[in-house]
Amino acid sequence: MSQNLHIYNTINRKKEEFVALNPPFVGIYVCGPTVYGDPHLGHARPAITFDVLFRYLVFLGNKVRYVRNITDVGHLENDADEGDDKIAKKARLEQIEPMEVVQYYTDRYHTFMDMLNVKKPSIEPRASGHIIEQLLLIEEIEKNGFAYEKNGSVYFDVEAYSKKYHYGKLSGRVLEDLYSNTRSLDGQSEKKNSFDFALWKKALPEHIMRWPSRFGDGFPGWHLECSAMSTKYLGEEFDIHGGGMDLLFPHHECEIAQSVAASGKETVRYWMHNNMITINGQKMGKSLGNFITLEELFSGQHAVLTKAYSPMTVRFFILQAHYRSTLDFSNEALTAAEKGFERMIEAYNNIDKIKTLDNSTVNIQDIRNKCLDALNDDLNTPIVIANLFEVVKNINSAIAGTESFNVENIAECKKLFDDFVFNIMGLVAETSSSGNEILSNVVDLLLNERIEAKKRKDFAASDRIRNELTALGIEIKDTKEGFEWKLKN
RNA sequence: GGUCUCUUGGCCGAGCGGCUAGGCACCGGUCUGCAAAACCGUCUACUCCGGUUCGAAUCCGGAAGAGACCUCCA
Repeated sequence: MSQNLHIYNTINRKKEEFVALNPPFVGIYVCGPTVYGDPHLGHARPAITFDVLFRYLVFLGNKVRYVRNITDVGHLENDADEGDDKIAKKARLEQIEPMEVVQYYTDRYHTFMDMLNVKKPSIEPRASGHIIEQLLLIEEIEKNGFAYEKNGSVYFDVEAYSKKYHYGKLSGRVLEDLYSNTRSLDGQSEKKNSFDFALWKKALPEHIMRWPSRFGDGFPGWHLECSAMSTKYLGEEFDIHGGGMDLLFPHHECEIAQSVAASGKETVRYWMHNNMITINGQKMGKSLGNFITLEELFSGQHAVLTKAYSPMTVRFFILQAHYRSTLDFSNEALTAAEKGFERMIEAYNNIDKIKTLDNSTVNIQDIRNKCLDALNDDLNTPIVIANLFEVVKNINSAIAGTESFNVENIAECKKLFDDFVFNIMGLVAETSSSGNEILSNVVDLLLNERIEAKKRKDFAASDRIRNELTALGIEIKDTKEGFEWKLKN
């Protein structure tokens, strides 16, 4: 069943028509967060990108099962498979149970994803809840001769694997290069080759996160969970696997190797990777310490922020760039997004103010088709937004009397916004609440006084009312009928 | 060092060989008592050097700069 959706498949480096394996069912797996720190802007990008994909596939009439995991064990400090588990480290630092760390940051993640209006995935599996599945996967890999045990740890044998399969097909890595490039790392490893990766790590006495296995007490390697859980919930072959570009290598490359080593099958049909958010041209990342948490962003509490930005401003900002482009953070860019989004919502709220005519000078259907084309072209949300601004202009012009809408246009317009802005792109009209009823009445009273003052030509009085209300954060708009106002957030 | 990617107007960002998005800012006009909002208009960019082509921001080659991955990161 063709739906004309084309997506860029990282594994072939080109756009391909999306054809579901078992239509109308679509399976998506996306790498979720490792819950050892507060969610930051970088987490928002894949969450929103794949949320839009999820929403759009549903919009197209598919039955989508969207799996996004929580990594709560096994993610080591560095991928030489040495060092500490990130969560265990945090737990020791704060003198709490690892699962308390996991619970806290999982809740935080959910809170902020809700604020960004990111839909909950169909299934949100945790690595620690799938230890058995991971151990079974190790059995398979070992049985097929692609793993070896050393001192209670089990490693994936990349060399053995690459004799039969192509290791590096996703990332374009060449094994020979890996030999020369990684050999310089410390030689005390248990691994045959430095590019081998852990499937299971022996737990040292001080490790608090540990599970029994026939190799002894230990914990699973980082890449294993995604292979185990995606297979469990989506099958040995499924449609789309997504994640950040930084996970391409080694994480996703290892996932492919593990799955192929275990089942002999290519599990994933379409690989999708979102690009990074940069700040001052540099990747915003945990390790660089230049990240801005979502809490800081929404509250404005960060040295580089000149003000707070609302969740929808952030969502709109992210959607204004294509997901495969880097997106540079700056106050100017955020402010521009904020104003643009406000204007768009304002237009939507004003649709009913249009006085319909018999004739029509606008073509909403044409714009609708352009929006669909844009989404079908690898989820090109910036083009969708550009087209929607055409409609914004149409609406404002119609109110100003320079364009004409007929009755159908009004309905088309509302449908367009409902489908694309709210439903597919998941934006929400943040109603800058007009406070309570008393406030509302008081402001109306003052503004009516102002109209009286204007009638008396007492402009000093009318300007004073306007200026003081403005100073209090109330935005006043004079209209032919009288006035409009709203609280400025 | 290896692999890969990017370089667009004041800023952010589309673009995938001709029709030269969009947002924000700026400037002029309309509206207004004056503003704000809105509308109309102006501003017209593609890092550099070669090449292909009737025609290139878009394709090819080279240079410069930036970034990502090769270590945890979305």
